[in-house]
Amino acid sequence: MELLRRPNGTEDILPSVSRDWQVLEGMLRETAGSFGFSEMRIPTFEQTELFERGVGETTDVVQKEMYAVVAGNDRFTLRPEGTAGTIRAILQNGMLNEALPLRVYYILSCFRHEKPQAGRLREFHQFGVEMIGSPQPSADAEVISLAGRILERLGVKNTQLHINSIGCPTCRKAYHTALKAYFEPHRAELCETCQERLNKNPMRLLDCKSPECQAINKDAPMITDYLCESCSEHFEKLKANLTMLNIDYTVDPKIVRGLDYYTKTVFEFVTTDIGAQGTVCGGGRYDGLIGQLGGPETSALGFGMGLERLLLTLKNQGMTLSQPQGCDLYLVPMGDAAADLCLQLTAALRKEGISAQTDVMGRSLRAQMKYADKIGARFTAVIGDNELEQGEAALKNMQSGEKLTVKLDDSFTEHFSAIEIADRLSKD
RNA sequence: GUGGGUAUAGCGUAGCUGGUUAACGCGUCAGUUUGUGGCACUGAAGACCGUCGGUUCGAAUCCGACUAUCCACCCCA
Repeated sequence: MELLRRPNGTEDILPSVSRDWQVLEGMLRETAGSFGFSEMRIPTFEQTELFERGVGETTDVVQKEMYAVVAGNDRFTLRPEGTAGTIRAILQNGMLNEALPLRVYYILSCFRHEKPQAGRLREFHQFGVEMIGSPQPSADAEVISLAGRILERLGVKNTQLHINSIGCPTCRKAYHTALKAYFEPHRAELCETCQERLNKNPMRLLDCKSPECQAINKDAPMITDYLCESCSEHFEKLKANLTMLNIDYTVDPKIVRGLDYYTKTVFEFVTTDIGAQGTVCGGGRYDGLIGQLGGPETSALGFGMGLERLLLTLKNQGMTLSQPQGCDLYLVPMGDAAADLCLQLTAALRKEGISAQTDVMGRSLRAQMKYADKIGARFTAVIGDNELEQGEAALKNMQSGEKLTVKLDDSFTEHFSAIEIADRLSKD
């Protein structure tokens, strides 16, 4: 029988790393909570049209990276990102009638049919945040500061915050015209994709990494010079707020998000420690999206964080989030009667929150001791005929080798607890 | 979608100027005399050498295709 393989671009999260995920997720929840955000959970798939309208029909994500789900005559799509579905759920459940601003977060998996590489998977996990209802720059500052706080708490090093404003539809129109006017004379010198972009979305030209295009980009007009009064004020105020909050940033006129819904503020946290896909967090304001999805015109913004990228960054920086599972006490039975008692004792220990194990392999004493050592048991106790007769057993501290005698009666758990706590304290 | 690299036991590797039972380290399991782990020693299990086809008397070793994987472009988290 041939073994079936996991689909390309997906990952199995094995016990050796699942604890990192648990710690990471716990920390995300806690930090988001401290900023007043509550969790939302939405379906893994949505009507395809939601993404076409929300993310934008001309985007790469929608045009060539979506996983279609066909069931009977219905057409759905596995979510390629979290914002569209979250906004849909907010509208469908009338949540805009709740106290504004709405602050929600989610931890979910996203699906994009791209070619996998370092930091890029076909199923990846995202922590995302949406803050709905405020057009104020202070809202932008709050959201960015949440992202920054998370990175800080995780101990991620070498990340940089890049911000930009891509304006509202009004100022963007003027900017497009200016860009076209600038690039048109250079058309022949541009790379092929950029010649395309010049027609469709000139802002994308700024992103290009090909040396020829970058040389031309250098002197291209900057969006920041074309922002309308209100967008420009918004951006200035945001920068002032960030400075006030001691959040370092660099204005990077070249950030252009690839999702259509962004307006005004866009930002990303970038690292150089994980290869080419260095964006660990990306987000921005999307004042037009809710209207586009059929809701009332409402200001909003948010960000997404790639959890695999976060974990990869930490790993490459030599950081660890979690310790292995471990075991407080391993009971070594010798003989059937002892085995029964050990089974009962482990059950009793666990009720008190102690992680306990005993033999389920029928192994020899020596083999059991080796096993206890391998799983990192902090204490062991051999229980055989002698112990059963005397009604007490020697508790061995695996690190120091020290032994203590404990009675094998109802007080066992209690006594072990005391010894275990004492041991823990002596190490601090 | 486009380029380039790689593909040998669970993991990490050697072998790759073609020639009998594919090697090593780690890990796993058992044991080193009868009741105590870490070290050391002994032994065992575990690989149709990614798949298919070609060249050849003969291929892990040469060639091709496919698949997977990695890196980069693109795009994004």
